[in-house]
Amino acid sequence: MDRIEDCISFLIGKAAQQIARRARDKLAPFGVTPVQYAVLHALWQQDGQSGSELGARLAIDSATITGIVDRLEAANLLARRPDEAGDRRINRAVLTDRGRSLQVPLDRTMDELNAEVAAELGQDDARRLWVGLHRLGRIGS
Amino acid sequence: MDRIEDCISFLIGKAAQQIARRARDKLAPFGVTPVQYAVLHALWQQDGQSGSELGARLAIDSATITGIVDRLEAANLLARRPDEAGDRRINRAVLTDRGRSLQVPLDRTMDELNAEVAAELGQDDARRLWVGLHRLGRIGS
DNA sequence: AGCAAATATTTTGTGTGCATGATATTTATA
DNA sequence: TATAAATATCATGCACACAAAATATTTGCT
Repeated sequence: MDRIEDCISFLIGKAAQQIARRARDKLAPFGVTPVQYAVLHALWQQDGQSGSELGARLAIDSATITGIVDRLEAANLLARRPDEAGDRRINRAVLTDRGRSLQVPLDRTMDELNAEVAAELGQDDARRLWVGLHRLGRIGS
Repeated sequence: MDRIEDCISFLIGKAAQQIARRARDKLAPFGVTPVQYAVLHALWQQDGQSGSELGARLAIDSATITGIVDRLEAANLLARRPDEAGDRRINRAVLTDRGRSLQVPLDRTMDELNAEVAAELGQDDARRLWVGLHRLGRIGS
């Protein structure tokens, strides 16, 4: 390993940091972080998911989900509700009106980021990068 | 944004997590994390760098460098030394024998990871991905 | 029914990234 | 020379990620 920039771990980590920073900046006016957006997105598709369902869908550790849902609940974007089928191990995350109302503006914001990055890379290179990242993300799962 | 997996922020974040996990597992027997490896790598190239030099070279925040150097010092891989030119604001990170001795095995370990990932993607796709990630990493810097 | 195994959530501790700000020191300027 | 601006490091606090463990609950098996 001559140059640290050619180490895949360092390389992809720094690229992800750059993207994360841009996502954070774009989402900051809404008081939401990138990971919180992902959880909201999952709930927009199917409201009332349990912590473990969210974790499985988004590949987020259960211990991490606890904190993210804590903060979304504190921000009044969702509420924890008991499972209606009566499984008392489960907390179901249910969107508030405020949480639902963010769907259109937040999705639009993140679509913008995607479009900006794709434009900067060029559509062909962007498509190839998307495919490569999908393959990397699946490896080992 | 239909599928969260197509959101660049989520996509590259998860891909980076997968790679980071593999790097952590490979480095764990040496008691070193991926970012700690990056700092050691910078010191193998030029020993005695200050915190701000390391931060600038590796794009790591100065507040973050403090903690990383703390832990490398606690692990006896480097020591903080005063600047010989007499600038008392500066701590210089100087490798210990143990820190120097890890260069060959750690570099080999991370070369292995690079080779594994490149083999999984195929050499052509891997090269394109490297280029794309370099471009993403530079945007905004 | 009764007990072991599986499941869901939370807690705790460590490592990292980043914003903000405190402190000490050096450099540049009036 | 006195003072402001820049620089280097560190402290603090928040947000994750993840390992390990604790707790509560449910399910499966005998």
